[in-house]
Amino acid sequence: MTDDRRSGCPINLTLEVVGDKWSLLIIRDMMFGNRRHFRELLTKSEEGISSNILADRLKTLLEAGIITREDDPSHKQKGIYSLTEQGIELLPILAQMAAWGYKYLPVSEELGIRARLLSEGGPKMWAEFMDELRQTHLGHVRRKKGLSVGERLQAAYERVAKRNDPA
Amino acid sequence: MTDDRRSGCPINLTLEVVGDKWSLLIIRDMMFGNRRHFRELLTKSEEGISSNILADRLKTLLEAGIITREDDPSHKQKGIYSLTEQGIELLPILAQMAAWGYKYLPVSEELGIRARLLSEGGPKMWAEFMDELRQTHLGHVRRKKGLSVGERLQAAYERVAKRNDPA
DNA sequence: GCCAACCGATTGCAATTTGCAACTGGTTGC
DNA sequence: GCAACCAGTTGCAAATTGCAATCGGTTGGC
Repeated sequence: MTDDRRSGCPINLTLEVVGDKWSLLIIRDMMFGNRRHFRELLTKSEEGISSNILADRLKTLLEAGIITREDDPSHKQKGIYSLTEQGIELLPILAQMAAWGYKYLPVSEELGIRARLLSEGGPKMWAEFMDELRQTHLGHVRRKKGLSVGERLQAAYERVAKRNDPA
Repeated sequence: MTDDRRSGCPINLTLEVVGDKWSLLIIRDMMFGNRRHFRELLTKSEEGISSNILADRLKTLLEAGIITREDDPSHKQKGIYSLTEQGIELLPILAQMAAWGYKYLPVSEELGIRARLLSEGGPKMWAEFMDELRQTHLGHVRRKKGLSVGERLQAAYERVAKRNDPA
């Protein structure tokens, strides 16, 4: 971890932290797929990250203060990774990326549905989702009123996935 | 240019196109610094990109339909790079990155002022700025009423830069 | 017409990063 | 006690990055 920066530009600094091909995908899986353990992130990812890269990125994200790690009381070896407030606030970047990719790139139907809903929901829905993430990752109390944004996104995904693969 | 994708997820696809350390910085310079020639992008960048990387990224961005290149009538060797509509619509991603970096990373004062204004301006200001980019890059007519967003950002930057280095 | 400065790249090469596969040392459940 | 699972680590090859020098051509000044 050398801390020589190319410049003090906020966009550049952000890219130096999360501007690689994997970090934001890990964040995405933590946010939308609720992956919290190493194995979950390793095996349940669409893209198939390898374990050394995952370990390296988790370390980097830890050092950057984007995630935290604590021991899982149910299993001595398991660690639970959580997003920090700083990590949760990466959501708008992911949402904009999802919207742009949905509009211009050959997105698959199952994986695109969440992007569409999130894009249509706009900043208001993002804020709501970030509040839910604060509850699950920072231990804030949950106020419970109907389906959460996370649940709605997941349900929409499963509907499309099941429709396309009714096996 | 192999087109095997890791997954059809919109975020992943977006990262495969612009998820490296340089592409978005080039877009940033085209948007905020109005760099349109190879030399300008090469020498006037804060971070000091090297020429082979720049050439490679410009080629990639061309193939992805994010920028276009046309000959400069004033110089047979010069090319003018322009953003496409698709490229202009990367602005919200850059704006969110700027806002996040401004909030959480050690941004320099000069380079941070634009991020602050852009963040405070919100989606409305982004839309206005994107309209201006359509004018300069896509040749849309300019309706002229007061200072443009680009001019305001530039003026703010120069005020801070001059204050900090009154040489 | 000549030459220096500038133009958009390209090339060779070393250093870094990535990615795969196998493996480690340990824990848990049956 | 043993198979399955856990979070990583290691060795090594391949790909990417980054620097410096260079290329062939264009332009402006004289």
